[in-house]
Amino acid sequence: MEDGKFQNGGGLGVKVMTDEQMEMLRKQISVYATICEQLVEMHKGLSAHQDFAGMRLGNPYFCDPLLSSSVHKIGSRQRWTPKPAQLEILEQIFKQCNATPGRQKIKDITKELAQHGQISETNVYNWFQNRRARSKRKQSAVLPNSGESEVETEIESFKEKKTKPEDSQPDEDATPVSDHMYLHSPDIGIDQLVGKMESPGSCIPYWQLEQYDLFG
Amino acid sequence: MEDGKFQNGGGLGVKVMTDEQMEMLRKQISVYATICEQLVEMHKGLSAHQDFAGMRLGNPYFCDPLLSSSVHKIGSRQRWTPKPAQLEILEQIFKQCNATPGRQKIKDITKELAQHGQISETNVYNWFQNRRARSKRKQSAVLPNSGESEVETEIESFKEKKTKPEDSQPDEDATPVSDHMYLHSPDIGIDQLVGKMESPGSCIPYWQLEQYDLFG
DNA sequence: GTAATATGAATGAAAG
DNA sequence: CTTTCATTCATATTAC
Repeated sequence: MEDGKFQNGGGLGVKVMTDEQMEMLRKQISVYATICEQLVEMHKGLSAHQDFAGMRLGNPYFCDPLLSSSVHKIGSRQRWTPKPAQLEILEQIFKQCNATPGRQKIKDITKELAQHGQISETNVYNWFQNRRARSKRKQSAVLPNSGESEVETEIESFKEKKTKPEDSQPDEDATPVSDHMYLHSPDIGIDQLVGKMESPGSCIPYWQLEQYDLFG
Repeated sequence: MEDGKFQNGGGLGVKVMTDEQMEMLRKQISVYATICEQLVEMHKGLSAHQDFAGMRLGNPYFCDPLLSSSVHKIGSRQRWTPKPAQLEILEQIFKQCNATPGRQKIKDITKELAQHGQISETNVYNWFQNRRARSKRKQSAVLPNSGESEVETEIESFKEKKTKPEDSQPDEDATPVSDHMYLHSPDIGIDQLVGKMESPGSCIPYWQLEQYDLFG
């Protein structure tokens, strides 16, 4: 086998996995990562009320003082919040050009904003997307011909831009939506979390897994 | 355990990993598994004194996990949402050939997925388009807010106040981590656990992980 | 501490 | 295929 992308450690024995198994592993890790984050959150909520000095964890290794330095890379996954300085720049750019900046422009902006705090291109991208979408919505909420118009008009304008015959039909059949149970569960209990270990649902997006050095 | 678990699935695309990389993956999962168990234990210990099945009890969705995230008016769905079963199949197909399937292939896939819920060929097509585009992007550092590498040297001693009032977000550079938790726990705190994610130590032996269906 | 709001992020669909 | 839009989800913040 060649060591094209997977650097071979000297041509020694290797394991071969199917893509399926590969995906399985990735998913598994994603599940754990997600569960861990949620558990951490739950724990924070609880420990805010009482301190568990006497917890018996039964694992002596966990007392390792080296790990004491709190590294909040995974556990504190909270959403990005633009700094005032960053926001100002963003607003300024937005004002100049109402359109979402191109890919290269995003990079530049990110680079600039990075001087004022942690930020990623995705953050910038999302910000412009949201900013634009919301400013548009707010505008259309004020301008439209105030309310009471003919009901007939409504019927006419009902989703008619499509030209393709086959399309998403809003009719979601009469099937009970029980299958949706794990799509973006808002808040769940320990039991649900543990259950997730066997039935992964909505987890950390696959493209974000690299942060864990999955295949480093 | 049987070695058959690493059977090659019919000679289809396979990934090749070195033993080193394999070990890395195992270790990674071990870390998560261990942390999860520890966290669950901690949580149980805490919630034993405090009936607290979940956080934010006020959340209306929490009442019934089955209805979570699908709280919409009966006919309000306007865009297709893949069922977990469908997603699994799609992901599986995607990893086999991360190129957009041909016209006929789309038909077949659609037919298969239709057994799990309403779906159209357009849905399938779009899904692959998006999946591919977004996996390609996979930009860097999607997860902001890491350690405070940003010392925020630029104190807002100058007029940097936003033009928008709601942006008066409190400056966080002075507040490392909330001190209202893990005051003096002799054993371990969340921070140590989280730190483990990056510096794995002693974890659950990987051969004991099968209970989670590690390799399907 | 519960409800309302603002906003970052995720994602199906459509446009280019 | 790539980029953009629209909608929705989830959470941080604020008001009551």
